[in-house]
Amino acid sequence: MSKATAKHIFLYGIIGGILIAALKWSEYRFLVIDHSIEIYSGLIAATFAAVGIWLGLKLTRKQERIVVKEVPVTVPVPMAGPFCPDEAKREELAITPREMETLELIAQGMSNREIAEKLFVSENTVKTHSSRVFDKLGARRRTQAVQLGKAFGLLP
Amino acid sequence: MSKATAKHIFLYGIIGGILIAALKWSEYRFLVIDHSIEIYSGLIAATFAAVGIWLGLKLTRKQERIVVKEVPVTVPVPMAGPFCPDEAKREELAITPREMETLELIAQGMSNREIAEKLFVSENTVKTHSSRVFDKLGARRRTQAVQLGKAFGLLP
DNA sequence: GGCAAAATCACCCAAAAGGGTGACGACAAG
DNA sequence: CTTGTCGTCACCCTTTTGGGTGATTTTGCC
Repeated sequence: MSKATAKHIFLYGIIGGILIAALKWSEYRFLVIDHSIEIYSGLIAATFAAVGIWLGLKLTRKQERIVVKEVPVTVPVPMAGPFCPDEAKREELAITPREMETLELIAQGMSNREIAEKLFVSENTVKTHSSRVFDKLGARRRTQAVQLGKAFGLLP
Repeated sequence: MSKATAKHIFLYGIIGGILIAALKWSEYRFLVIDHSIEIYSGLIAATFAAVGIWLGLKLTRKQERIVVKEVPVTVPVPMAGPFCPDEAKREELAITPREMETLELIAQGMSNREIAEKLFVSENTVKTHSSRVFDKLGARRRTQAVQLGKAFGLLP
């Protein structure tokens, strides 16, 4: 699409020209049938709207081809410590240690069954813990819980 | 344009509304001015072409115009970058841009439905993308995909 | 002009996850 | 002793997710 942009614009111009020519030609016919101006206008409008939308989509769709990024050795990461188990935030959200444990395992991509095996409890218990921690975090999905956990500083 | 998806219905609705409004307006104007029909046609054509292009831009504004950004920050702690240093690992894993986009939204805790609305595609498409990216990452769950994505340096 | 990759969408089915309710025992604090 | 919290577990139900298959259209490339 990158190199075809000019071609498409050219094509667009050609089509426009042809349409204009066709309009001039059909003008004579419509001068006789004078009450068809609405249909006429509608045709033009519809055609050009369609073409315009198509062109707009084409022009803006694939703009992610040239992704030449040059990232030097930068990035001020305020990550001082190795990890940050924010105990303050945890208690502020009234998240119990067991729920926190569950959340961490969720963040590691484990299923409820795997977490249950690892914590040596039943799957229903894991579901209870996760439900509670979702409620306290305001999350509706486990991926969202992980995202919010990181945002709250509960997860590394 | 054969399938009647939400996108097409929406597009047709917008086009139809604008078309009818413009027709009413321009018809009135045409009766007053009584100029040549070419100007009239050209106006409509240009207007609708512009509207179409604007619509296309609005609907698919995902311009990833990443220019060479030189950030001479001299900060210690040469940890990872602020964003995702993809491209290298992404192509190595054969993850397409669209799949990458889906993965990022998954990492933000969105459901398939929300992702579908945000990317303006159907939910089935999102499921296809996510399935493919899970397969390429070796993940079986979305939380695991997020974790692996971070481990591979695809996600911040 | 044809090919391959990418993107899109549909349908089905099974598994996982999520929401709600209720319950029981342990344990610490009042 | 009562109360509250925590951890544990079960059941039911709905929604979400994952897996598989097939199809079409768009796009980039040769």
